[in-house]
Amino acid sequence: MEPVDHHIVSLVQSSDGIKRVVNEMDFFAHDRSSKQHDKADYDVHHHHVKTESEHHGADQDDDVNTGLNLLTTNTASEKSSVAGDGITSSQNLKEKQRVNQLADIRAELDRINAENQRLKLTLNQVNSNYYALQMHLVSLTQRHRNRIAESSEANTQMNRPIEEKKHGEGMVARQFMDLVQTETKAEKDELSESSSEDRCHELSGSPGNTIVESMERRQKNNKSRNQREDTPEGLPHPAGWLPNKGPKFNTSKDNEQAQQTMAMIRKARVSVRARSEASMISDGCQWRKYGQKMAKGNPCPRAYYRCTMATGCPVRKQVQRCAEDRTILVTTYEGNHNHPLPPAAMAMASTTSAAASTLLSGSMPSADHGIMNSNIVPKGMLPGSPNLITLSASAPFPTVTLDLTHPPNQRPLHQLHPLSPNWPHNISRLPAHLLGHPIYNQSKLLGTYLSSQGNNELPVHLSQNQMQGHPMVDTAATAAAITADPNFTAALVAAITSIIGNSHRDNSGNNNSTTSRNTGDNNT
DNA sequence: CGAATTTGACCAGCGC
DNA sequence: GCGCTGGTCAAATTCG
Repeated sequence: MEPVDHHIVSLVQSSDGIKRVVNEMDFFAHDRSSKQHDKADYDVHHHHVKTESEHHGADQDDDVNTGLNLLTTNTASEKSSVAGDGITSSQNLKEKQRVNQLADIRAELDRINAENQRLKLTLNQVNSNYYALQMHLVSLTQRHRNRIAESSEANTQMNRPIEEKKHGEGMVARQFMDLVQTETKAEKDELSESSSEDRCHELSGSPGNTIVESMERRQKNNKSRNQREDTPEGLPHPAGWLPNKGPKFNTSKDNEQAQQTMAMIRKARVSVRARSEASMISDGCQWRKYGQKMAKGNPCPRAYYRCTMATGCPVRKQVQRCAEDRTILVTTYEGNHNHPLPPAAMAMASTTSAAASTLLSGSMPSADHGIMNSNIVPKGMLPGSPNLITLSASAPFPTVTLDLTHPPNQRPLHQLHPLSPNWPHNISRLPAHLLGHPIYNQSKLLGTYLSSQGNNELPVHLSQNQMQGHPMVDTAATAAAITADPNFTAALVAAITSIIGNSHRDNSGNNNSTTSRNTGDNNT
């Protein structure tokens, strides 16, 4: 082997600018000479083998020997002694060998890619299985908790003093929690009685199929911009929800309270804290800046964006750097998209979904408290975890805050988080247009998801032309956090695979096939 | 030249 | 009622 290596190095030295490539080829060729897997690089290895055998005096192939003699002559010592014809044929041979080596490296790359795909598929399947089990466990925990909450809720409702209404923030939070729990429960009840087909139909309908969106549409038709934030008065109940699904809100007073709560929930916000040098974190959506203001208590300006991925999309977000640590970018989302989301946006949306799902898990014993800037994740579930998800009712509307500034390895594995493998598992099963930011949507999809565990996979409605991100923002923070998570790659593969697979299946009219196993055609 | 951004003006809510 | 603040609008400006 030594003469061969030396020959290649000489070839490199006589050919400017390709040193690295040939060295790599030499590496692969060496590796390949022992394996001899691909037919494509047979010629090169054949030459190498012949060279070896020739140096051992075993074989005497004329064609090969001619070339090798020239090459070895060139590389041995006296380049200057070679005649002009010899130089020409030597160059031809070099060219031929270079082509062969290029073919070699291409074949090797193909083989590595194929193997990489196989490994990804395997990992994806393992992840899918693991997180299916994990979510099933969460589901069981959730049901158990709901049963406990139901019994205690009745007593609490009966004994709640009227003056509690004076505690505005506490009431806001309480209403929010009540509605969220009611809705989750109602969804689960309904879904437990409905067929999987109905379930899919309900969840995969037109983008405006949520109650919040319905109310928003009516508000848009009837009210001016300054009345957007008002309580939607006189609105008929969304079909099949308030009057039918639960014991609450069945009186006029309760309806009013429900409507107020709905307006509040519609204004519920999800705030994401992430470290980034860029002016915005990449969330996959397209945003148009429509304003900038200096906010009190923060020297950094607050920028206002609205989603421009669809005309009339009500989603807005505020971006502002943290006053204490300006490397932290705080992005606050409000509203829900009236259009399907691209995968990148789904990742961010699933972030909020995860936060909301935590919020909705029924583990909010202190929901009556005015300000809940403590970790709302049950301590028992997350021993020693940082304050990743917080719920604050100190603002006029409930705000879920996701703190992505902590290193991922400080988070428990099961903590709901976009960078956790939970998120692709979730989004691979949830309709994309439900992955907006409003808490209501998240409550709905969480309840639906939990109810659907073990039964059906929900389709993702994404078309190929919606799979594009946008290059307008830097993804440093997101990428840094993401790449630090060893589970991300497999999770991302699972998510994209599921999305693409469902997109294909949707196009073919099959909406009910599984998603997590569809990993064979991800050629992105 | 159209789209995106900037920026001052305007409006509503809230506290005093 | 007044001032402060947050949020939005829209004309002006910049950018690709």
